[in-house]
Amino acid sequence: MPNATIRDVAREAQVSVASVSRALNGHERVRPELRARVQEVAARLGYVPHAGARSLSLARTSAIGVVLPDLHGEFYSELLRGMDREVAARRLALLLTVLQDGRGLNTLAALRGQVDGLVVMAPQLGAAELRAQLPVGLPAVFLNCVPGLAGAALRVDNAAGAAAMVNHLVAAGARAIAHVAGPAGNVDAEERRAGAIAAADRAGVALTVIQGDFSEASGAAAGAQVARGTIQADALFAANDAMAIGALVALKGHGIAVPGQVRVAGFDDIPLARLVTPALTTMRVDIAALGARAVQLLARRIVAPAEGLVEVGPADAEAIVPRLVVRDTTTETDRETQS
Amino acid sequence: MPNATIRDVAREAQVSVASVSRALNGHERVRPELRARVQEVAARLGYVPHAGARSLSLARTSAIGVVLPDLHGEFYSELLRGMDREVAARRLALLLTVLQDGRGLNTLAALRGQVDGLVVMAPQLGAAELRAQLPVGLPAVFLNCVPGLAGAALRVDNAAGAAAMVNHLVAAGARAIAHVAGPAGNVDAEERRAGAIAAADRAGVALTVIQGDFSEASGAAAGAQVARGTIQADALFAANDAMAIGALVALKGHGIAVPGQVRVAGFDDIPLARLVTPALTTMRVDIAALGARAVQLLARRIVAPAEGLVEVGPADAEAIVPRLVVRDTTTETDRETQS
DNA sequence: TTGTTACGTGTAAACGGTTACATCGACGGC
DNA sequence: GCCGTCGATGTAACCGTTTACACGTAACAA
Repeated sequence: MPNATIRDVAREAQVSVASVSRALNGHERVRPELRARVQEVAARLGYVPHAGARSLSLARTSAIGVVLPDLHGEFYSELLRGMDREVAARRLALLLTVLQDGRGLNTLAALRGQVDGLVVMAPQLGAAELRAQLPVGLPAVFLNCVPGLAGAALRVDNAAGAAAMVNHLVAAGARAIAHVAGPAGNVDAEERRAGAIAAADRAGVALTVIQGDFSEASGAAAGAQVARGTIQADALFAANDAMAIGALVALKGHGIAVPGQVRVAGFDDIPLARLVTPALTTMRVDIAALGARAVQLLARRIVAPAEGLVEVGPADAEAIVPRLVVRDTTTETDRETQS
Repeated sequence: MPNATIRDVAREAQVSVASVSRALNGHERVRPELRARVQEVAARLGYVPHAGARSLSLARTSAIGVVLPDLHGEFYSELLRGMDREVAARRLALLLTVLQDGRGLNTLAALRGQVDGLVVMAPQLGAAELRAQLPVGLPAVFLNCVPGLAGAALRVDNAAGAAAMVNHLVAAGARAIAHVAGPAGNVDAEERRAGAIAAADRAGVALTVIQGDFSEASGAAAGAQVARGTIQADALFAANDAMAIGALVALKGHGIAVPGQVRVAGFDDIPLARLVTPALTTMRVDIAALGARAVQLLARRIVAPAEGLVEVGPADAEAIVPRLVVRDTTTETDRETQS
């Protein structure tokens, strides 16, 4: 007793399969009465078109693939949330693929025929590796990947964000900044580091880079170094919030006043940032908007696959600029828990 | 220049399409030499089987649908992470669908033919609504849904968890517990409330229920009531961590010592729980394991669709038991920030 | 030699849709 | 009354796989 097919509906409604297809897909040349009858029968039999068969005829799958690095934290929730918002409006589905380590080499290629396009986020992959894995001829939007790939690029303007934060710290009185960087080879991490260094140079303040890996633990280690004076700094700017929070806890644990003795800042504005004590100053990235925009761009590329429009060119390399969110770890006001 | 098809490979390798199919799918009756030639040609042409066509022939899609309520926070990241772990090992894909408000009524039905099975999480939906929307004949695993649906049920053992927490509070010296409940109609909330009440009865301690809605604000309101003495209690057990943290902040704001005067406990062990001061005692739910287990169960149901095995019966209604995580809000030791 | 068996390969029929084209009737202009 | 047109519907080909079945060949036993 498998599912009803279009032929079952046709037989039951005493029409041809072509008419059923036309009636259900809203074609014009269909007598209203016949359309109504077909719809009634389809509903009665619980008929739902077979997605595979449809994609075979139409050469469209109505699904877009999302390729993400190993999933952690709210970042991905937010991204998926934003993507889902756009996807639902377009009656598309999201096919999720996590790309990690060994597996995934042919995983990506296997998506061909299963999706109409790809949103790829792979900050840890180089252009060559990525190009090698990607199915050719599939529209793609790249989130925070190395530049120069064939497809639309959408990125967070990490350098500008880091610079804005350095400027804020300087304005708040910092003269020696410790920057806790993310893992080497990660594009986001590199850009934030470069942006911070450049801004510190321009502002004429010292900046020391401490190597981290985006984990809270590595942030704590960096915080400990600053607390013990191994590294001299009156401000600690971490490349993401997780490390900033790790550092914050470590500093407090060592009895350092924040922001009194050391100002602390992060990047991303994860929900947790506003809840720690003192609340963390950070750069907010509207992650949901990033995801939504990626889907918009991809959808545009799918409807106009080989479009040569000039207008598409510039729009294809957008950057989302993060916004500075000032909280208590960098400002003297609103203090309550200092000893 | 569309993608190469099996016929292209067959022509190029000078064999029939059947042989190509057999060679690539690892059938036995294929001469090794021919298999090698086919593989070489397939690789050269960049041939990847069309997923739609395959699903049409095989009546299998190699994808499973995940239906989730509106995405927020790390909970969903963790769930997806756990699911992905299992899914990748089985070479399946995850098709994500967010079920919210109006839309989704036919969204679910449309999944038929697009996935081999469904993992459904819909704590806000009743059995009738859910049954109405679900495609019939599709294997499904329900996460924390109302009981009595046709399919495997996997739940968090909320009642046992709440009971464990009540017992812990009593062991820590509590004699009058205030339970801040979650929103009415939410299955998790109801079960936690019932479990707490039953355990308090057994232990012979008083338990007052305060209505909350899982929000930090409602927790704060409850905390204020306890602080002002409107409700007499020496322990406050919230149905989730967000409310517990709200209560914690409110209690501290009213100058109540935690855990000195009032012990505080939550549920879920969100990452924030360990970072607030004092660190929150809570019940940890291994969410990734929940997701992974759901996929395992579903995979089993897919390979054995109409299996009548007795063994499947009991395994079909599993519960994941949360684990007690004792931190500083319920134990006198390790205190440092009390006035 | 001939019949049987086993094995490798090809042929063609599904799977469930969409749609170009053919068909058929009604209608209006001449 | 005939023909051209147009609109509604049916027929059948096609999308790319898998696989039951047929077929040819070679090895082997009788």
